[in-house]
Amino acid sequence: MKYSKQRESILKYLRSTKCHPTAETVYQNILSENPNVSLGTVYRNLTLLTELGEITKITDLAGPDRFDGNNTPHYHFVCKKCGVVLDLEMDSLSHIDLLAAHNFAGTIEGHCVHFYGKCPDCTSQNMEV
Amino acid sequence: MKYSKQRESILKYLRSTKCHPTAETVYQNILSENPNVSLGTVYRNLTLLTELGEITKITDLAGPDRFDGNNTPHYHFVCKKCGVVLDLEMDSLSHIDLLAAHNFAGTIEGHCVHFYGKCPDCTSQNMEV
DNA sequence: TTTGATGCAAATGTTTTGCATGCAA
DNA sequence: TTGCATGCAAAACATTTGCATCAAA
Repeated sequence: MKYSKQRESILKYLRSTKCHPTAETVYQNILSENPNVSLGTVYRNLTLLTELGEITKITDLAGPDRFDGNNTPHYHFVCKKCGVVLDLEMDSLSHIDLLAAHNFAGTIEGHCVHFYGKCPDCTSQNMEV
Repeated sequence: MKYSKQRESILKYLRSTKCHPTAETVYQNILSENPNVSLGTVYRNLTLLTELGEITKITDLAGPDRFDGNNTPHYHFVCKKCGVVLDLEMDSLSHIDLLAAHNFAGTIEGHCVHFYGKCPDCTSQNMEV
């Protein structure tokens, strides 16, 4: 694979943030380092980096896909009030695959899970007087 | 809410099938009863029926949204080989909300889960000689 | 020099929406 | 008759792709 400045900027940005940006947000954030970069190139590199396992594409949330530079396995939380996406610190839920397989004649290979509710900030705001 | 023939056809079709159709598939299937129906009307009524709780919109799978006329809570399985979406017979996974809440300062209200792998048909095909 | 990566713009696929008309109440 | 629902078409939105050019190897 040939080196590209654009791909490096995209990966650097994703490694530097925990905010699970969309392709558009990635584009906006590498624009200062790459004034002529195009959104198509961002999409192409996000797809490529996902295939290489360098990043993760989050496809199961509402709205546009998001990208995660933290490629260690973890689950996500979406705030129903402000929309923020956060990483959850919790063990693997691999046991639920066995529960799914119990009455199922096919083969369960894995699961896709996210949680929703109110994020820490929105939860504490609700408690204010 | 005012009665409409189109909405009745859409609901009748969704109640009659277990195949989790897309809006386009719903449209194709009510076309014989409603020769002049438009795709926009199908979308409007699918959204309305979802808001009323009559049907469920499945938004977390790849590709276009799907609709489920079975509105009792259940989980879904997606075949990675043939793409079929099936209902799973398994108990609620509500305990995983507690696991997620354990190290989280916000409020977990629920989860969104689907499973993937090989469906019964594709699994048995793999075993053939 | 060669070939993969890019910028640009057009195309694609899905869903929503504006508006004039039609039909249920 | 009133106003919600419709059909139609255009718009909106996210993403992919064709193609000429550029730059890494």
